Amino acid sequence: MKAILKNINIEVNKNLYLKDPNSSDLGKAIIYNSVLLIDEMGLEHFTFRKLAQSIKTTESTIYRYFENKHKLLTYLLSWYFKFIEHLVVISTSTIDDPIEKLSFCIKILSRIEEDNIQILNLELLQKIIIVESNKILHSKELSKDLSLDTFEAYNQLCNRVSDIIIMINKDYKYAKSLANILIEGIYNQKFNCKYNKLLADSMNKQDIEEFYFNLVINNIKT
Amino acid sequence: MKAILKNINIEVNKNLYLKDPNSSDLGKAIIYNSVLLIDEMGLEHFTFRKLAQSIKTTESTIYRYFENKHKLLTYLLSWYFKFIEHLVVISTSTIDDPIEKLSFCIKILSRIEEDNIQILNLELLQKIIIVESNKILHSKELSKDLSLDTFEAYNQLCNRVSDIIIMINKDYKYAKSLANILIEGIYNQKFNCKYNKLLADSMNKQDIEEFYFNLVINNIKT
Amino acid sequence: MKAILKNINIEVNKNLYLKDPNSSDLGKAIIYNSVLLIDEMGLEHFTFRKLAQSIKTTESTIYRYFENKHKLLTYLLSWYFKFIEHLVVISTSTIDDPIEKLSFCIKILSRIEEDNIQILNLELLQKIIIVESNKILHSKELSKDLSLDTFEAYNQLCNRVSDIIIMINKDYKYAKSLANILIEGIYNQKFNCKYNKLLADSMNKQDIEEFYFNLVINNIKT
Amino acid sequence: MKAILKNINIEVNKNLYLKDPNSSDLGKAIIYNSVLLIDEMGLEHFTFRKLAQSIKTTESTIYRYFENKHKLLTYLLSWYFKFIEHLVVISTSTIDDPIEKLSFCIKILSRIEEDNIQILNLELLQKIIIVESNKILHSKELSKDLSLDTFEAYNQLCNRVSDIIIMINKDYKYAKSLANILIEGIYNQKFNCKYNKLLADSMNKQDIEEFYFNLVINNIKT
DNA sequence: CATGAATGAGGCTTCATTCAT
DNA sequence: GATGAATGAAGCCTCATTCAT
Repeated sequence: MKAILKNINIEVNKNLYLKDPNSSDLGKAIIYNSVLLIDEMGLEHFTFRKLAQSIKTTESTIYRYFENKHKLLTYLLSWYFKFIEHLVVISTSTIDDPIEKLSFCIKILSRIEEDNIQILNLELLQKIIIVESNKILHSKELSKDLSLDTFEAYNQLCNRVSDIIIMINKDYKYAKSLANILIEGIYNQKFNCKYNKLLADSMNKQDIEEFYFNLVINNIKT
Repeated sequence: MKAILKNINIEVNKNLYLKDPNSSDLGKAIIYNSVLLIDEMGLEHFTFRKLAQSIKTTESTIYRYFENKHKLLTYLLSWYFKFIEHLVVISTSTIDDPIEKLSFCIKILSRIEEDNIQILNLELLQKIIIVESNKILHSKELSKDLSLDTFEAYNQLCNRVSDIIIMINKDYKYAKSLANILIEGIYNQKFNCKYNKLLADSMNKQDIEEFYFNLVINNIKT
Repeated sequence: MKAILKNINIEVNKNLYLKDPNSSDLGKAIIYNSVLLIDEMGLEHFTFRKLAQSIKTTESTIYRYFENKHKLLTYLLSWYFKFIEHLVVISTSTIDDPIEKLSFCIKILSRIEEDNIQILNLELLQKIIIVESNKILHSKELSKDLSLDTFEAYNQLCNRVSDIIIMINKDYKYAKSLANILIEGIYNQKFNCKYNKLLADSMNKQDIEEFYFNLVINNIKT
Repeated sequence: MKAILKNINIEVNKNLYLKDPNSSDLGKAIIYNSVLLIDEMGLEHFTFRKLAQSIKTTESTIYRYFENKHKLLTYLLSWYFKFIEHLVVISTSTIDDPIEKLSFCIKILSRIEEDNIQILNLELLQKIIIVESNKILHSKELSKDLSLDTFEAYNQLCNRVSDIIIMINKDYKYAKSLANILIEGIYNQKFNCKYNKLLADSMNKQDIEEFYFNLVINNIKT
């Protein structure tokens, strides 16, 4: 998988940044450290000032890259969903059997954070997304355009999964909803297994994958 | 159902408030309007100042009821989850068949917001919970005790549903996780059907209830 | 000494209180606890609200005794200086030899806090006075009248000591200043020995008494 | 003496400020005006808001220089004690006779406020210190580190004076305490002569200097 | 182009006091 | 006479952003 990751270059909507954070070390530091800080203190308490201090630069410098913290956040989320969608597409494109496709897709969703790519800490970003995603997808903060941008990335991901479901059973009516449940469910499950043990039955990665695989299969086979 | 609601009196942890908001009209206005405002502007932008303005009182007056906005929020969430749990318990207690219990329970979860009780707008509160719940359950703001309080209320609700699942199939291993998926799923689904139509297949209330009923049954019957 | 204390009844300027704190248990609790709280948190952070909480009453109740915190404070200080002056007068009135008078007077100043009388904790009150007295004696907070009241009490105490000095050497020109140095010095010394060990040479009570006795004698004998 | 002052550059602990107030006109105005305001209204009523108004800037600007009013205050005090210590050291370093050293040192302590250096009003700062020093040295507001910083500056000053006393009589046991009395005494005396005439015998500067010189000499000669 | 300084608005919270019962 | 509720002002501090160099 790592080999794949090396070659991926995610294109995020250019309206989200003023200067491409990938174009400089400082930009990369902004991305990397915002993930750390948002995880650490929550979105509400994350500010450009604190980010600036943590990477030993000034607020104004960060403003050269992102207009405000919500655009930065939208950038992160867009990037994340596009990244996973890309991964799902690439990884399953060579598989013919739709059931195997599904199985592999679930594996990716469930194990994605194990890969650490340089630009940011995937595991923390995923944690942020779990905690903040609903908020962001339905946010009143973002201009419709931007919020749509993140939404679109997430929606695309759902579509990919939904497509696989339909390949298995082309008559299934609720593929999109099921895809949505699957994605949110896996994330929540992983999160709960780690941070809210009481809320989840004890499962390891493989159990989770089987559980969700069965959840889908049992429903669409009917 | 309304008859039942009239008789319910939810007890929330007394550490969450300084003065019981139910003990005065002002207190009730605080509760009622915070739900409106949080929905309107999001938790992050909700402040006691704005709340005070909207009910034509002063910040300090609100501080006589709640120590800070996070305690107010925790109050709302605790109240909500306790309220639903209560409803689930009462409504299903007279049903013997576990499958019918499940079916009725799903109905409650899916239709609860239709009842409007005086003190607050259930539908909006539910919307807030969908959007902000992850954020709140894992908040860094709250002392562990308080966050546990909300968590406990939610956990109890999951336990009730999980108990019903186990009544249907006492060997099923992942009842708690499934309960969790069911609750979160129903909420999300309703939300998406209303606000994010793209993310969900078109379903009406009854479709949702059937869908989730099948989701559970198909899995635990195996 | 305790026998003496029992019979002392200090009269404080009646303008300082609205209702005599000695006239009720609540009043006594106000006095007793304000000393504890001011010591604990400093005058600046001491408020009627906190005092009310600590004695489980309400702010308005305290307002029935004292118009504001500065009058309460002035009450405490006035009381304290009058109390010591009284003690000095009574204790030395039966001594004829002025040098012995001085010696005994120093002993009182240096050991006064050892006696605990019911109404308040003398040791803590003294600590407060050391930390806050300059501030209060020269305060811009108090109406001139009230500040004068405390000042007058302190001044009277200085006069008593100064009188003794003059008895020893009636030609000594700076008796008042020396009395002032003596009183402030003893207090500071005790305080430093306890809380700022670096600032003072290690001395026990007896050393301090001897030191100050010599300080006075060596100067006025010249 | 003025010639000396011009060349003195006092180094204050860098943790006390965020931005060196000496590095800008605004910074200097902050220092200068805080002294005026604290004197005018007392430390308790001195706020950054009022300071900002008096120098026609905003609170946030002041926060760029000092984290809070207590750090600003600590800065002033540290600066002051370091300044005087410096002065004592420099001025007495060329004198060989310890008695003359003492005499000169007392002169400095008693006349220091006559010099007005640009950055602040020494006389007022000294007044503040007299009124607020005990309060500050034993403040509960400051972290131990910072309060130690001021304390250390004062302690160093005492050490310098104490050293001179020991030069005069190397067997004298209470040099530190005597130094402490001397410094506090001179300050108090000056203050009383000016603002509390009743508390002090009428003395001019020269009288004060003689009085304290004798106070020391008479005690240590024994 | 990059950076440090500045700033107005607003966040959260407590204060001191008054009012009504 | 005692108490609980209410409130406007202010305290302390941070935010998001703009300006000037």
